[in-house]
Amino acid sequence: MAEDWTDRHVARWKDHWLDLAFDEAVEGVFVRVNRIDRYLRRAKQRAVAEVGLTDFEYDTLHVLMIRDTPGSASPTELATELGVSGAGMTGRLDGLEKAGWIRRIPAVEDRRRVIVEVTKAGMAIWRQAMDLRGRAEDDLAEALTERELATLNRLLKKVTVRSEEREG
Amino acid sequence: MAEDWTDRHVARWKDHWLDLAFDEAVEGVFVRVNRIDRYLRRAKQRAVAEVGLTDFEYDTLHVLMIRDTPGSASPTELATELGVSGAGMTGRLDGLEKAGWIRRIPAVEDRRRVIVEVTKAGMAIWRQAMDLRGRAEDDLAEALTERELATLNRLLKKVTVRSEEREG
DNA sequence: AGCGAATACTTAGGTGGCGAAGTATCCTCC
DNA sequence: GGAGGATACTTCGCCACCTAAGTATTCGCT
Repeated sequence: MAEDWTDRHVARWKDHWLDLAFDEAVEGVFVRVNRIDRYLRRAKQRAVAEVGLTDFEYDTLHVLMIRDTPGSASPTELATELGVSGAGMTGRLDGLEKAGWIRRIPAVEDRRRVIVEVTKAGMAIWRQAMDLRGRAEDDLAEALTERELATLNRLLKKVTVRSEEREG
Repeated sequence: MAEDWTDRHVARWKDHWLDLAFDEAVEGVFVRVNRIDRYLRRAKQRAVAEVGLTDFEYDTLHVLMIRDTPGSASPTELATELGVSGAGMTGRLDGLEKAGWIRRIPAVEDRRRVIVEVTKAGMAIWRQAMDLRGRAEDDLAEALTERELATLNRLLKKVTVRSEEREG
């Protein structure tokens, strides 16, 4: 197979930094993981922009939709899952609410709480973006046979399992 | 093997969004790629913080060091490789220069240009961070046998090759 | 019952980053 | 050789996000 960016990266590394110990295969795997993630991030950004959402608006709608209780959550839950601060979440929700994609409902049983709920419009635009985004992923996946895809999935899972052990 | 975050994610998906067509294997692969990248990003952040660098300071030093001409580049080249704007680059370099990790040298043959050069201190702290960071990667890679690692690398490359075709 | 700690969210102040405009320098072509 | 455009970097105004402090409410303990 022709070389990819990662091959060139690893070759350069070997030339210039002989003294820094490193395993080519390990470096190759993780650099490629990073390149794939980066590519998909950009593809997502394009897809999402096409339907008229910013990256972070889509992300917020997305975690709101893929929960056990789809379309409904507290700001704190969303913030945790998105890896943003509570303050950041307030800002995002302000924007989403103003755009009409979510609404804030005061919780009756605990008046400190707020329930974030997606609106019909929010759900519709999220679905549009999802669809476009899925196409980019499917397109990439076509580089592999079904069998290869299954193997890749199995090996990646061994790695994620370990990473989740490390995180506790 | 026990289930990981991705298994739970895919299961939830199937329960709640039956109507949105999606391929489990494809979704599994790309969600795991994202989870691994996310884990390593955080591991890097911890490693880098330990030696006293912020994330973006390290990133900047890093691309500066792994070039064909290690330790020397123009701001524009760095900005392109880091995916930040020219303006953002100016800001980063201001900080790095103030901290004493790089210096700006006016280019003599073309006085519009500036040459960014790493200092001894900058190189030293980058190496420290590199070392710590490599350990997190090696630790993850130990989840796989050497043979599995090679297979994983081969399959990932098929995907990166396609992604690079798409980018032109 | 009531006081202090904990919880849920919002506001305030500061930082990195972006796009666009600005400044300086170099290249092209008549 | 001089005008117009391209190039390289910086400055400016704005935005999303962070940490820390603030407000409101509920829980826990005596």
